[in-house]
Amino acid sequence: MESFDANGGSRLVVTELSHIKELVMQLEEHLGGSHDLCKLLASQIFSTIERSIGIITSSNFDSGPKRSAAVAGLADGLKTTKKRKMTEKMKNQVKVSSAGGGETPVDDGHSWRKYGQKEILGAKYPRGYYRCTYRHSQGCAAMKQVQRTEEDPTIFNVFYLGTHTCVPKTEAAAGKALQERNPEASGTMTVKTEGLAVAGDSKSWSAATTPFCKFSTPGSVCVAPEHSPFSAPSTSENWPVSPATSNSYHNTSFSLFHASEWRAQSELQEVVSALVVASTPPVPAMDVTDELLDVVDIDVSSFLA
DNA sequence: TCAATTTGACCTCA
DNA sequence: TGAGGTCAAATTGA
Repeated sequence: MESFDANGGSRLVVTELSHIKELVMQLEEHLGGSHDLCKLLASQIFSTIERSIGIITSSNFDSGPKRSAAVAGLADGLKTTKKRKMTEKMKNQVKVSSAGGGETPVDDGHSWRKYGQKEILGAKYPRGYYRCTYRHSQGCAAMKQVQRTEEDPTIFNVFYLGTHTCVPKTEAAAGKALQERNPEASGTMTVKTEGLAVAGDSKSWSAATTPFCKFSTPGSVCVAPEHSPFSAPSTSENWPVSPATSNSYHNTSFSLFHASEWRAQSELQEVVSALVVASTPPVPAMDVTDELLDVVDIDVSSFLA
């Protein structure tokens, strides 16, 4: 992993996030157009996010408490077994509404296989344990834990662990086909940083500390960062969807756009929100939003308008 | 028939 | 020692 000083890392992160903004803007333009192109753009967004996370984790952002050996062990591909892999604060949490009000959270674009369920002391609902379906075939170490919230059983707390190193076959094929048809789609984007509005507009983006759910349609995704990710493994391991390496951008796609445009928008919210989580410095929660937005200026409001 | 889910037992950590 | 996490056999469904 490369090494960066904090300032250099911050600049790079800003550059990468600006890249994401460009991608999102392009995506917005194509939402009514090519479905494949939208998917490719989404894939690029994820790749950029991956790089950003890498920058963050290799910089002084990560100078806080180090990952526990347990978490590191998990992230390193489940080298150890039957060990307590994490504590609550070590997990990257999002809140997800149920798919159509059903028993499971809305699809996050990856294929999961349930391997266990446990009653949790003091919790009304059991916790489900999931691994990537491709764990064995591709050695994908991604895992997640899903638990209903007591306040609203239609909302799930989802804890993501590990990195998706898998490449779902159908999506890899689609990405490749698109790449052949539309090689420019993966070209370098011009980074434009001026005129970025702080996402303080409550109608467009909630703060990193504020849960949001813009779309109330069944199956919509709500995201609520609950822990500072820098007390957690602040790496791509936190990401629900992503390749493990950021080099194979075009073969690692994410099925953001399988449903409809509103779904794509809501999932993009999730993407960027998760990024905000991953970029949050280890400061008291009440300061997170302003400080973060001073550095990470994501204008998604235009995209969501 | 195969893959996914369920569930009780086992293991590890705090 | 109990709670949480994982395993793996049994069960279920496509």
